[in-house]
Amino acid sequence: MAGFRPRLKTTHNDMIIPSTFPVPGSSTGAHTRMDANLAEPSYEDKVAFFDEFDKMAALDQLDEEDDKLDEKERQHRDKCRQFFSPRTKKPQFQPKLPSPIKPPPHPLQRRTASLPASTGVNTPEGPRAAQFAKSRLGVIKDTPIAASQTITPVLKPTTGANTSFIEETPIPETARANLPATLRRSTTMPLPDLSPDGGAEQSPSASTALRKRKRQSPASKAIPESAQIFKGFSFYYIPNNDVARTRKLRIAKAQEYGAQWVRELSAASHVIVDKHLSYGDIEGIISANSNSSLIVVNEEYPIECIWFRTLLSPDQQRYRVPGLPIVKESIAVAGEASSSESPESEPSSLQIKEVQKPNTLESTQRNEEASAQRSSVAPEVQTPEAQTPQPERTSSDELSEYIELLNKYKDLPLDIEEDDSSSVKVAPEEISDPESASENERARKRPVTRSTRSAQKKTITFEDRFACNRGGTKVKAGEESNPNARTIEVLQAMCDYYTRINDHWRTTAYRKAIATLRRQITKITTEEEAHRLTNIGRRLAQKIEEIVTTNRLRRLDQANSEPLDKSLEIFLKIYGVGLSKATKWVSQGYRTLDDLLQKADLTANQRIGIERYDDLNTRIPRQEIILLGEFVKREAAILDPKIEILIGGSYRRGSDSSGDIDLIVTKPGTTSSAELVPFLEALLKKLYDKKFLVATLAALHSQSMGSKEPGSKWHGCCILPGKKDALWRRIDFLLVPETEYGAALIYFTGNDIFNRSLRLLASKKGMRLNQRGLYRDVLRGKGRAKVTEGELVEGRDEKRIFELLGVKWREPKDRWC
DNA sequence: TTACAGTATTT
DNA sequence: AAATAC
DNA sequence: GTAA
Repeated sequence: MAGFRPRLKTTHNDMIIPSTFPVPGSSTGAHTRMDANLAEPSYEDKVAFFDEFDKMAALDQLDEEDDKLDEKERQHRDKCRQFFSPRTKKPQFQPKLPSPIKPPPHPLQRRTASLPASTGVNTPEGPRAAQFAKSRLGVIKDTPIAASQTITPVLKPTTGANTSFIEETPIPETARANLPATLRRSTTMPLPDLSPDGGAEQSPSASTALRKRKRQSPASKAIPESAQIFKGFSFYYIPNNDVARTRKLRIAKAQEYGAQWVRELSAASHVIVDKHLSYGDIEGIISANSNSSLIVVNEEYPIECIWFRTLLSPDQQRYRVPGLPIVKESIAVAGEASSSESPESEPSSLQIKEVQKPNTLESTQRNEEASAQRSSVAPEVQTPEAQTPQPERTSSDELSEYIELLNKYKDLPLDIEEDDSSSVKVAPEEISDPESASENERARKRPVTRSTRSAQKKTITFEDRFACNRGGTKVKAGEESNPNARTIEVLQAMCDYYTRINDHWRTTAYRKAIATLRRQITKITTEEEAHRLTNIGRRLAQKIEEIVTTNRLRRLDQANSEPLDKSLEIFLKIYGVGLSKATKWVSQGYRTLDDLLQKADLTANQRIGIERYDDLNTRIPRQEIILLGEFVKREAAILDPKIEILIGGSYRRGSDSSGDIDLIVTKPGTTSSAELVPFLEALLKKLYDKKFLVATLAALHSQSMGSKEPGSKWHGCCILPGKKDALWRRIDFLLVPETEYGAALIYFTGNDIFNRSLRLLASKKGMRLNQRGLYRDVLRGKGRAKVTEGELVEGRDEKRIFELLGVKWREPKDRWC
């Protein structure tokens, strides 16, 4: 996977490197940093951590811990370390570099603008160039270098992964690649400095260095209020005393971070169980307490929370007390999943990526054969006992497992002793979607996948690459919150951010990822687990893991604190204003809508968009959509009773509110939209007279002039007549002849991702889908550029189109992707 | 490195 | 032809 | 952003 790494350009293709700052990509700088971080920091850091108390106690404990420090824990630690890289440690050369070209590109332009930074705002570029610039610039988006560096970035291909150092680490990927695999992560970043000495002290180390550290008085500075991560919590320890030295230490430390040490279990919010105890040992103590919200964790939990200065998720496997019954939703869901196997329970979807099958188009027949197989396979898959015993999984091939571990620790089955939910979760969809062509593949592959190892390469069938083949329902109202609710929430925030920023592709990528996450039955906790899901790649998987283990996402914090251009954000929401115009205005110094009204030259539509800015950016309640729709239908029926009007858009998908109201106008017997034009004109006139319509944004006019057809769509604004202060609403009419009704329905029902995936699928199958119909034998040239119109195969019947595409029928309400 | 849907309307 | 919208 |  080749990638591009941004470089700062000078004439000889070297970088401009301020001597005082280490620069990613600079071999010297990078290696220097790396060397400092290379040493496994565990001892040093742990000692730093305990230093204020008792060095020897710490050492003792460390020795003790060292024995049981298996690779798994090491991973976790590295993981967390990565998440908590102090951003301040990043090289800050940004302000130092002179910018020969100004103004610097707007942050948004860096991502999506069609105008490369150096070309200036008004230089139009071809779409290709724009795309080109965009994808490159997108890569360097958040880099300080890129931000201020308006020097034309020279993008040099490298063999490493392409972007990660920008976002995640100061160490260039290329440099990291040279490290032993097991160390790569740990080099990512130094630990947060917890010791009073601060970060300067915390770097290199050997156990010798550590033993030299001077003892410090415990009377260290108080932990600032903000760092009191345990504030409001009360810990009950088992055993609940501080006779043991290390436990005393831990208790004291927890107290320092705001925890209260309670002697009564009933008063506790957390139970911290000594690591030598299992649930059986403490059962008597705990079960006496009826407090169900009690959090039971092992002694590692508080330590690591402090370590990373945040509240980690207590329900992680590594904090679990051995033998503790799992009383979380995950198990409940899993159980429910394995029992509810209604063969057609709807949103069926596959979540496991599978090997691509080149052509599954006419695979419908293979269903029977596959289902036979499936029946023999599925039960095995679903039997919890089948895969629970982990020793078996590993014992068979322990050596290679271990070797692999050394080379690629990610492959270690982290959740090995986890409950079986992870294996069960795939089953329900398998049974639930017997008709899907891709089902066959799944049934076949799974056993193989399963028997080998958890770390399978991500695979997916041809069919399954298309969202239209998967489920997707509106966020089920009142539905028990998804196990991944928090993850989804955070990712949605990221998605919103990219929407604000007008980063089309990232926005849709996030939407897709969220959709697949939403379909998961179990909680996705590890990067590997996440990565196996469709539309979740390496970077999102990492983010997911970060969210799960730290309950937040640094990238989001960063995004939200970014001084994003408020003005641009505002302008982009004006009807008729896109990135191009908004950027231009901002660069001209306009900052508010008033500025625009007074100084900018606006098109008619833009003026409406500004004057009714708030109205048009307010969502329309479903109830009002109904009222508006009824009003139109009534008038239409008067004009021509044979006319049929249907409300499409998100309304048809069952949304509680919509951004606009979409009306599909048709009439039996019509074969072209032109036949409906006279009617619509009459209707519009009447609606204007009735004070229903208040503005026209796009009429059914010139379809690029000179052409024949009058056009088929009308955009405008309407209000609910009679009502005072009624908000202006966006309303669209689409004229559809009966012969194209099905295709139009698909088009106007959406959602957009569903439509696009449908169209993409069509095009891959040599067909073409648009609002008029499904065409076949479309010749396509370079890329997939259309050469031939193709022959219309179906337009009238929505379901037929699904069939012809080989897509299982979905009700409109299930078209949220 | 490229594609990521395909079209209608305005400017 | 580009920008914008759906 | 992901996937090919």
